[in-house]
Amino acid sequence: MDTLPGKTVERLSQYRRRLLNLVEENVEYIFSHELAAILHITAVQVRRDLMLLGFSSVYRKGYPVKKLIEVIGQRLDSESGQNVAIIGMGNLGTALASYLTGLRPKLRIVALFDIDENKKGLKIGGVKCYHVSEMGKVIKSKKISIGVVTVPQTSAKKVASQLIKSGIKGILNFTHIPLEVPSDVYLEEYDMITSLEKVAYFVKKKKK
Amino acid sequence: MDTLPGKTVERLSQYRRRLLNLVEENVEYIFSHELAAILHITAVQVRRDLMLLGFSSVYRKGYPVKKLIEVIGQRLDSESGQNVAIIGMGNLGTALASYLTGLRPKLRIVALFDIDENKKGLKIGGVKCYHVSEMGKVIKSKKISIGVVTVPQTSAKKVASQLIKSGIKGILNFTHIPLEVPSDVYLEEYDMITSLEKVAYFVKKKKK
DNA sequence: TAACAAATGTGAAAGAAATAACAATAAAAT
DNA sequence: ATTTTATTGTTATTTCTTTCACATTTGTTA
Ligand SMILES: NC(=O)c1ccc[n+]([C@@H]2O[C@H](COP(=O)([O-])OP(=O)(O)OC[C@H]3O[C@@H](n4cnc5c(N)ncnc54)[C@H](O)[C@@H]3O)[C@@H](O)[C@H]2O)c1
Ligand SMILES: NC(=O)c1ccc[n+]([C@@H]2O[C@H](COP(=O)([O-])OP(=O)(O)OC[C@H]3O[C@@H](n4cnc5c(N)ncnc54)[C@H](O)[C@@H]3O)[C@@H](O)[C@H]2O)c1
Repeated sequence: MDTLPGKTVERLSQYRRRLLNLVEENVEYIFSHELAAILHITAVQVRRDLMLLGFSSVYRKGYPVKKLIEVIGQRLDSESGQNVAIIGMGNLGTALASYLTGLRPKLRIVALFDIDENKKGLKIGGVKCYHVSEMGKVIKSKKISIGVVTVPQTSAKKVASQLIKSGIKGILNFTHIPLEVPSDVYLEEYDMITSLEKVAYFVKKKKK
Repeated sequence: MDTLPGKTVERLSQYRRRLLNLVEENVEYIFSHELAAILHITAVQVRRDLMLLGFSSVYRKGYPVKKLIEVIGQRLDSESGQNVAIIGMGNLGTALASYLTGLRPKLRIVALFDIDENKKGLKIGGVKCYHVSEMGKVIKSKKISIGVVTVPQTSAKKVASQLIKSGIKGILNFTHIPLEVPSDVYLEEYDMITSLEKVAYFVKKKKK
């Protein structure tokens, strides 16, 4: 089974998120142009992405919502699910922990870490916070494959190398220190100030 | 002066962030390949972006760091700066407020909003929190052009339409409700679960 | 039953972004 | 003074992504 383009993966994630809402509203079928309108993209784009999944519509009814969610899941999720840790329980880490916990059944937040002894034992959304010194041990015993980094800049590199040493295979980095990872680790860097500056730039441009 | 490609804008933001760190470390010049290595992109990519700025290096010394920061600023920032509001002072909004305040001199966080009466008057990083009912008034009097939306999903649409009615020209949306905006408003949607799912997908793929 | 309609799936075309290739430049080495 | 070297700026090429265009499908209408 072929690897999907990164852009398609992003959109599939967004389709699913939106489709889950539609299920709640008892919507059973959706047309490509309806889904497109919701996401501000074109209907062709939607159809092409679904084509890559090999997923077909029911004639004149549209795409069956529940089935589509299932198929997206088969493609994006790993069958047995993946375990995730968040490192750095400050403002952002705490917000993320409570947001992500339970959001996707196949992406389980199973451990939190902090260097602050006072945060040891803390529970957020039922998930326990460990001291960083226990990282290697906990990551192995809980089979954690993904780490979310929300520590201060100064600790980012150290934490990343600890994660890699512990055998993690994917890192989502929220600090603005670019990290170095070996080629068998997938790294995604996200910086909020970049999003904000992008908005600022295009607002400035629109004015003219 | 031409509008830069969105991707270039994103990278310029990242170059600047990194260059600011280098200034602290007293680095005066940087080669395209050095900057590229830091950001995990190619040197050609860097040179091409800087070419679009019409910025040149000093022969065999590289690009002068301070000057480059300045030129990126001239292109990305608006001269007089832009004012930003954050709406929804929950976990994420609070984290963002403290993170963004003071981070970029030309992007001033000047107001926070919440519906909760208890949060009225609260100050984060010296910035005051107002009740949402004052939104129209405050946005106009403080000349706010950008809004960051971190309210619960259920309020996202309402808040967005309030912002638009108040005359805001750019929205950065952190909720996972897709918003509708008129064509003179620039919208950027960012969803953390999409980043995480992308990591998860490529981790799964790498295993094979 | 024939014409029409609504929507899909997809090959081909266009557009955007990244990479390669290389001439130009001037410092450093011989 | 000549050759070598490092690095740039830019054109050309390639690759990736989106959009166009349209034949196809089957329900609906006349
Ligand atoms: N707050 C935001 O909205 C925001 C947005 C974008 C990026 N960031 C970045 O995310 C990071 C965290 O931001 P924050 O506002 O949550 O900061 P914070 O200071 O509130 O939290 C950092 C936490 O990390 C812990 N920590 C420090 N060193 C550690 C280590 N070696 N191992 C484990 N834990 C450690 C600290 O005890 C603290 O709890 C920063 O790098 C920041 O630049 C934050
Ligand atoms: N926490 C995260 O890390 C995270 C990550 C991604 C996305 N999000 C999204 O961001 C949003 C906020 O998340 P959170 O965890 O901070 O939630 P939260 O519940 O902690 O905070 C929401 C805040 O918005 C306020 N609010 C409610 N209605 C409002 C209105 N009409 N006008 C102004 N303020 C209003 C509430 O009083 C509260 O303070 C949610 O939509 C969530 O899905 C959160």
